[in-house]
Amino acid sequence: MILACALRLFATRGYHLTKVSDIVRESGCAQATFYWHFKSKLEMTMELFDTGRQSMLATVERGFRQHAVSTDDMMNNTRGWLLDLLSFARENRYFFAIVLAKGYGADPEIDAAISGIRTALFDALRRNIGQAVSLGMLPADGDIEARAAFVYHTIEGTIGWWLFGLGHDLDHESGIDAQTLAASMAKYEFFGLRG
Amino acid sequence: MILACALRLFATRGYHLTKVSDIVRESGCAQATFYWHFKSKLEMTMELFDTGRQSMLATVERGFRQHAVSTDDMMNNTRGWLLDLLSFARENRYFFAIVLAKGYGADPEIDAAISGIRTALFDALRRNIGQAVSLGMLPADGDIEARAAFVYHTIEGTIGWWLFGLGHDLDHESGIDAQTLAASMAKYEFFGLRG
Amino acid sequence: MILACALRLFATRGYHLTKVSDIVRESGCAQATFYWHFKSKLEMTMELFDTGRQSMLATVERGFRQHAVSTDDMMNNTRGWLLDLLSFARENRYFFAIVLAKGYGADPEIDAAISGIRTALFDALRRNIGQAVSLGMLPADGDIEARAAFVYHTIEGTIGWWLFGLGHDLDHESGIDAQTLAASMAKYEFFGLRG
Amino acid sequence: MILACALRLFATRGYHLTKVSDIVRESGCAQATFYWHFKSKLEMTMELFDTGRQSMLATVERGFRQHAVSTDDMMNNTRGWLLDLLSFARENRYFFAIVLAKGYGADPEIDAAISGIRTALFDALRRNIGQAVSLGMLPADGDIEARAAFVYHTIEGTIGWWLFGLGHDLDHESGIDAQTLAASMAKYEFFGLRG
DNA sequence: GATGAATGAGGTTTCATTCAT
DNA sequence: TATGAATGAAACCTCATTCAT
Repeated sequence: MILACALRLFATRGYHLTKVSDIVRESGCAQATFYWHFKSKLEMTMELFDTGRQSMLATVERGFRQHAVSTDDMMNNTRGWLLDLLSFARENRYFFAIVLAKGYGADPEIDAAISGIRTALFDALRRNIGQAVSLGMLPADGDIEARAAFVYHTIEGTIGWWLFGLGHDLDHESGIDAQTLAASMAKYEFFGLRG
Repeated sequence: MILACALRLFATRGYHLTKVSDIVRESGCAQATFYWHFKSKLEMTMELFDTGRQSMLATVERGFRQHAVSTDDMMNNTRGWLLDLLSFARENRYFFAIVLAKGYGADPEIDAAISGIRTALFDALRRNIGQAVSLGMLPADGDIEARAAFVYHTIEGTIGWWLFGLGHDLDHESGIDAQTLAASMAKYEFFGLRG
Repeated sequence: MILACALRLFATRGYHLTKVSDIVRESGCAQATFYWHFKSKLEMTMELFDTGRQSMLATVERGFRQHAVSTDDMMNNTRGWLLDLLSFARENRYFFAIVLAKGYGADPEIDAAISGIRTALFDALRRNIGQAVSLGMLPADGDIEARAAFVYHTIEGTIGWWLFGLGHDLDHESGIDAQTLAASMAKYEFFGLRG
Repeated sequence: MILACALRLFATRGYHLTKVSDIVRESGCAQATFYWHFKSKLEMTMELFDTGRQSMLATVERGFRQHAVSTDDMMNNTRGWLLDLLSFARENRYFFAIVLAKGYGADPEIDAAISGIRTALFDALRRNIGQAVSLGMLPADGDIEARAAFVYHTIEGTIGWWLFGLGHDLDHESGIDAQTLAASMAKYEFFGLRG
């Protein structure tokens, strides 16, 4: 309950502009109750991120189980994976609003936690691309790292854009449905990588 | 002088963790002097962003002057434009560290200013893509808006990754030189868009 | 159990730095249990002091029963009395650590309780000296009150010094045994008073 | 100004019961002003103690300059020295109220500072006694350390008693004048030590 | 232009105590 | 008896901002 309120407020106003007093006012409990449940504002935030991180990674890992043997297979897999991610993102707007903002301005420990989440996502992706390369479906030339970065940021940025628009607006509503976007993105990446 | 210190500190610690007292301590002037020069912390920040925004847009506009008549022309143009942007970014690390973080956690007015900067960049890009489409060099099918978003976020995210790595680390040093990255990115985008 | 933990913690850290939560953590019971046993932190403390006071006074009174008819008798009596007190003090380190600190910084009621304990000790002493004076063993000239104070503070301070050293250190270990100290102190006082 | 108020309040209520808000209310300044002058409540307290310690030690050292060649010389010297100390104590009631309470219940750093002050006084005394012993005016038998402790605590305790009575009452007024008390105390100690 | 000193408003956290079970 | 959970009041401290010079 407290965690849910905090997540929403963090997403809406940011970490520093969300006071503990705001969180408890919304939660309907006393300020001391907050400190009975959590050691500090920081620790509560870490707990929040841990939960989000775990459920996000569970989703991402689930999406990687398929094997691809043809170009179509591969694009389908990617599309499915992206769709899962988009769906998860849509159901966890607030969490993504925070993660995608890269944590600018919060405490070092919080920034580190956010970086950790993004890095975990990046690693999953890189594994996926590496697999495709080793299957001979993508050319091995060029800087693998850089191309993984292209793909990763396309995805990350596009999810943020889909959810919040360019202005990082929590109430933004996108005109594109998840399926279309996933397919389009999969295609963009695939051809972008293949050259 | 004050502005330069502020920019560096904002980039390093974020807006809220940079106190006016920190800024003046680094600048070597008294706190009251700060308030003689600027009406408030917020106004100073806005001034900072205005300056950065203008010089960034100047760079971006300069890069768009060429006309393209062939695929190679187009990729060359894009590559040149990206190279200009990468160079500018490298020389304005601090400014980019702030803008790319999307302003999460600062005051609404600051977030809005950052959004404005990013939107201006996005618009320039969209004009560029539209031009290519109308020249028949890119297919007109699919959601133009979404594909502009793909490209934009590839660029934005990759610049951030190039400058600061995934962890948004101010001291990060990339292993890739600007030229290679620009060429690689241009190719990725072109083929990604063309399908 | 709770009382024993509290006594130790009070002696170690002082009243204000010993939180109820500390006491119950050491006691192994819940905080609400504390408040089932005692009405408040203050009342528990008073109970603690009452117990200590009573057993200390019992010891002191016991030591005064003898009659003295010669100088040697008197010094022997005093020595025996001091030895009892030193032994009691050694077995009640924590209690003495609190009482000898004079309660600086605790609540008024606590300070008053501590003063009461010290005053009781002082009164016992003054009676003793008065008896010696009326037996003609000590000169009656000079300020009786002041000389009782000399003796009292010699004893009180020396016990504290013996138990805790100058630095009021709970873990201090003295190099002098109780017997030697009692004899030495008795002599010092007797000759000091006799002039 | 702030320091003077703090000293008085510390002496009256103790460290923990003296809130920063109390200090500034009495000083007539804002709470933030307090924190402009001092880094924290603790640091302010340390500054307070440092000042007091220095001026006390100056007084004590000044009193030790004389040489003694006879019993009367010695007692006169001691009397003079004690008179200086008593006068200083009377003019620094609040400081002594704190030091003599031995700091029970304040923070470890504060307790340490208080111990340091008392130790400095003790050392001065021990030097004095050592001098008398080496001049043959006092017997060398017995535990020098213990006898220094007797003397020290007679003095310390008696000063406290003179200033505040047994109950450590700030408003206590003694019936004895400093001269009489110094003479009496000097005699008590001298004969006590000589045996 | 510049500054040492001051401040109001408000932040996070603590703690003795109580409530419901 | 005992306790997990809750809380009001208040503590220390911070910080953007202003004032007087």
